Amino acid sequence: MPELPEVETVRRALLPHLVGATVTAVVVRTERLRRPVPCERLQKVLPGNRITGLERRGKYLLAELETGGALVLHLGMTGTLRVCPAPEPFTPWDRVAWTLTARRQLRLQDVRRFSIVDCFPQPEPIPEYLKRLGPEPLGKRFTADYLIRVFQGRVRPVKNALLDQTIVAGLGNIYVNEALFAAGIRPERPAGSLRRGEASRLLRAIRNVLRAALEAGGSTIHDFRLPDGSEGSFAQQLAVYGRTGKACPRCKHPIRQSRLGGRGTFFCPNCQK
DNA sequence: AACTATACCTGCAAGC
DNA sequence: TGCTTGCAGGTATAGT
Repeated sequence: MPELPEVETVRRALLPHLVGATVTAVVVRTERLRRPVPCERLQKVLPGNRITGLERRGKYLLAELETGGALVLHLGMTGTLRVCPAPEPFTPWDRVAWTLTARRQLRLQDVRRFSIVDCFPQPEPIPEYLKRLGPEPLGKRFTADYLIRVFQGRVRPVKNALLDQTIVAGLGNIYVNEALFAAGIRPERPAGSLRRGEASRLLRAIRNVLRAALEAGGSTIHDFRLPDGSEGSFAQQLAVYGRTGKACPRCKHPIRQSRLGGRGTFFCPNCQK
């Protein structure tokens, strides 16, 4: 579900609830998530620990701890986070809960169980899966030069390359489709075939799409919810994603759908070369 | 080494 | 109406 704009929206919404709060208890209701929840470590590290910051890296949220480590959360496809009164009854999809001071509880709800909950006690070492993430698409390390360099000699479709979190961290299927449309590039183009002008158009397109989505609070297609239960409104601005057969907003050609990297791929056959 | 397909899990919509 | 099928924003992995 949540790509960078959704995760960042969640981060901003949770910030005032989490930062400064102390975790008093951890309730693991489902151990089997995307990876097994490290219950022992959570119980050892979290109770009594104060949350000093809430950061995002790619699609991961990091609740930084007073002791130097962090609680790591990833929402998978259908995960949502919210803060509620601690005594509120659980639903069957509430997987993990963190009781906080002031009788509040942070809850991870996830129908499909693709979420990740992890925690590390010290600033070092940073877990391998975080270390290998590529640059932030809105950060200054993400440049046209960088794109050209990592695409160099690559034959795989540019769409697949952009979904690869070690190349750039935070893009998912929605925003990759949208960015390629905005840049006028066909998703199946070999990554290495992009010329310099195309790479810098792509770079700008990625940034613009992400910024617009952030402004709208992300896209709610099926499940995504902000921590207060509300929806992101960027779905209304989608040009190609999920719009098979509908008119391209730029040229009115019908949007076409294909499959790339096992995922639905949407493009305008006229605007994207 | 680079890359793709598959598996993981559940709910829902579309098609019959 | 009810059943079956395919698809869904995620990534790790097994396999080519």
